[in-house]
Parts: sequence; C-alpha cells; structure tokens
Amino acid sequence: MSNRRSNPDFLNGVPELLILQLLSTRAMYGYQIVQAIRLSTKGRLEFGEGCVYPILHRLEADGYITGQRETVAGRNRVVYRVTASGARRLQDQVSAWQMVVGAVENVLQGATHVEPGLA
Amino acid sequence: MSNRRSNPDFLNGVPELLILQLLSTRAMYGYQIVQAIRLSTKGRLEFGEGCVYPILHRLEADGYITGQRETVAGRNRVVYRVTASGARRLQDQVSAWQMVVGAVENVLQGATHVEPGLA
DNA sequence: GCTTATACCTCGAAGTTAGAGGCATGACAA
DNA sequence: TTGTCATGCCTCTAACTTCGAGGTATAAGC
Repeated sequence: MSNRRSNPDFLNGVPELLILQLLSTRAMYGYQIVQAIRLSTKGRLEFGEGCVYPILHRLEADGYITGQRETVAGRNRVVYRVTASGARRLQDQVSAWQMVVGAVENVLQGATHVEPGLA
Repeated sequence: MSNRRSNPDFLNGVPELLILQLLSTRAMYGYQIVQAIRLSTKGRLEFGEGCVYPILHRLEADGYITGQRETVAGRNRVVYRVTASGARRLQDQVSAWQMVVGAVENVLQGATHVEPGLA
C-alpha cells in the first residue's frame, strides 16, 4: 500500500482517486463504477474491470471502503461505501493530486524563472 | 514506446512531460534537469537521477531529443535539445495531460450528474 | 438456442518509477 | 594529504500500477 517515495504517490493512482470520489458521493458497486467513470469523464477516461476490481479489493483490505453483498433481480452485487478512514484518504489524495497539478502547471507555464545556479 | 491503451498514457509520464517542457525552453543536461525540476516546482516534485537519466536515454532513442557531449571545466556533460519530433511529442503530451486534469476535475466536482442508467 | 447485458473475478504481461549503488573529477578544508 | 562535498554521468533491481484477456454465471430478448 501507498509508497515509500518522497513524491506524492500520485503520478499514477488516478483510478483510486476517482473511485474514492465516486463512492464518497454514493454507494456503488464495481460494474457501476466502471460505467460511471466512463460517463462522468465523457469517455475521456476509461478503466476496465481488470483495473477497478483489484483496486476495490485493495481499498477494502486497507479499510478505506466496506463492501456489502446484495442480490437485486437475480444479480449479485457488492455495494461499497467509504469509511471514515476512506474519507480522510480521499482528502489526502485530492490535495496530493491538486499539488501535482499545480507543480506541473508551474513548469508548463515556464516558471523556469527560478533557474538552478548551474553551468 | 507509448502505450497500447485507450487511456491517454498519462497517468504516469509526468517526469517525461516535465523534461520535455524544460528542454523546449533551453538546452540542458541531466544533472541540471534534476535540480531544475526540484526548483521550478518549489520542491513539491523531485525526480532523482535514477529516474531522469533513463528517460533521457529513452527520449533520445526515440528521436525526441538529441544529446551532445561537452566538457566544461573538466566536467563532462551531455547537453540535450528537443527535436522537431520532440516538440510535437511535447504538444501531444501537454494536451493529454490537460485532458486528464479536466476529466479528473469533472469527477471531483461531482459531475456525477450524468448517472449511468444502472440498478 | 444464441447473443447481449449484467456482474463478479483472476492472471500475466508490460510499463514506469525510484532508490541504491558505482564511477570520476574538481574544490575546499582540516 | 586526506577527507568530503558538489558536480556529472551511469546501471540495476525491486516495487508498483495498470490493463487486456480470459473465466464464471444469471437474465432478457430475438
């Protein structure tokens, strides 16, 4: 889990962020999350089941979400909800993400004004 | 190179983006890039040499940058410049990055208005 | 009976990243 | 002179994330 790096752990991890965010809005099950990400990003982002399910299992193992089996119309589902710990995790991930976005923006906007005193 | 995915290839790839961007501003050498990223992101992002050098080699192998050996004050350096192909690559990566940022923002701002018609 | 949509899952390949380490020079101090 | 620091290059490996392919099963519609 997580990383031992100094960097925000967020140069990947986007799927986890989106999943946590969606679940914080309302309880959802895996298959639904797959569709929701595609729809709510207007197809710009798409994570398959092979990506989403393992993340859900990891998040549950880490105590960030809890799963509850349901049967609706002959369909078995595992409905997930964020825990208190998961809500904190989401907050952390969101600020980490925004920090990365800000840092990248700095470089892209040529904030190279701060030049290293080399050469 | 690149990926065979449908997703923008950009949930990682931030180091490459920053390196290309910095090099498009002016010619730089590896060690300098390491410092420049740390400085221009105000220490928020930091990629070590073990990360930067392999990327430089890959970018050069792909024809996105060219390296030129120099010796300054007994120091050996390899100064890199972006090629025309590298400039296009940078443009692509920048728009991919902005697309991802936009998509994530959508989800974070609860643009879940577009709900999947499931359940 | 076939296909499609729903719904869960695992496996394995492929890719990125980062730390640890190695090499060599020049400068500066003890 | 001997150390240490900053410079400058490099590789290797471990760890991680992601994703396609594949497997199972039910219900609905043709």
